[in-house]
Amino acid sequence: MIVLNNKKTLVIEPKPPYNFNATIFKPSHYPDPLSKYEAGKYWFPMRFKNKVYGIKMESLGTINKPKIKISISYKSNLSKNEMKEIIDELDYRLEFNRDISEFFRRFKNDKVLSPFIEKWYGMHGSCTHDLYGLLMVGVFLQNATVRRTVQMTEAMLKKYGTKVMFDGKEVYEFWKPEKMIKASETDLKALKVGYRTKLFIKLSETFVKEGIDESKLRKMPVEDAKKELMKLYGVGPETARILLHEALHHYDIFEHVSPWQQKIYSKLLFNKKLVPTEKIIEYVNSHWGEWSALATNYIWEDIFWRRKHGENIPWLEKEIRL
DNA sequence: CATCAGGGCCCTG
DNA sequence: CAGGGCCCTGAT
Repeated sequence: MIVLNNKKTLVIEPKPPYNFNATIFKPSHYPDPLSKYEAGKYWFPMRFKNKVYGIKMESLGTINKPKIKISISYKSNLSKNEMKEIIDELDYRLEFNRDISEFFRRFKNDKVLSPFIEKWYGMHGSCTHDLYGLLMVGVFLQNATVRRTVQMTEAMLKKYGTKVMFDGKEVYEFWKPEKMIKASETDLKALKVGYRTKLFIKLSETFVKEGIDESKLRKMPVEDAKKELMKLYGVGPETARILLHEALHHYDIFEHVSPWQQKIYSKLLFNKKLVPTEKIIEYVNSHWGEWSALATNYIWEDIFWRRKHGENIPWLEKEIRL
């Protein structure tokens, strides 16, 4: 367990429009102990350059005049340079300065998208984890229902993760891959992660021994990055999609739809029970081109938001089996 | 009770 | 390219 008692704060002004709540909190995500969210506030741990920090973000502004107070909790010392690097990293992970105005310009009158854009104006993609962390999430999601994913995530974090306490909150950060390499298979299996045991260990070995360079992956064209990710053992089209969209922030790729997503997109886009995935992919790409992933994110998160806020959507409930 | 598919992926034939 | 196996769970 790590307790972080020191704190430095600064205020940043993201490029407008920046919708803090919609960017930070994605209702479609499964509940996890990796962060805490309240309207306008967000806490999460960040392992960065071999140290763990506690990040608190508070929205002080509006969508068109965004302003965020960032507090960095740390253990013993935090240099000016370190602080700058952390802010730069957050800038990438949360898209403080990414210009997505073209998306709004192009689609504000789009027949399908316009209501979603109106409702969620200024929403970006975001991911507080690094590539390795999100990869672990991706593995938890494989071949499992939500309840099982939640259970595996909690069990693994409790045993191998780092509990981080700061600002009166308690959250978990993922283990270092170095630690996972040394984990015993018997111990892992006891956490009921099944075949994923092998994946956790193999993937961690790859990260440590081959030194997967996240910064390099961030700069690659999307298809190249995809090719690299698919080389990872246990990473197929769906896990690669998650990493490309969320950790690497690619809006310009939409070429895989898993079976449960297929049912949901069929309903949302065609109001039909089951449309072939090729049709869905073709539809999305031809309408929204290089903004496909952001466009579908607006539609996707909206329905989950409505569900979370008490709207009864029977056909959706059927697909989100807990 | 047994069987089976799942918010996939790998390997084999 | 199709199909079986992997782990566990809840649905049938």
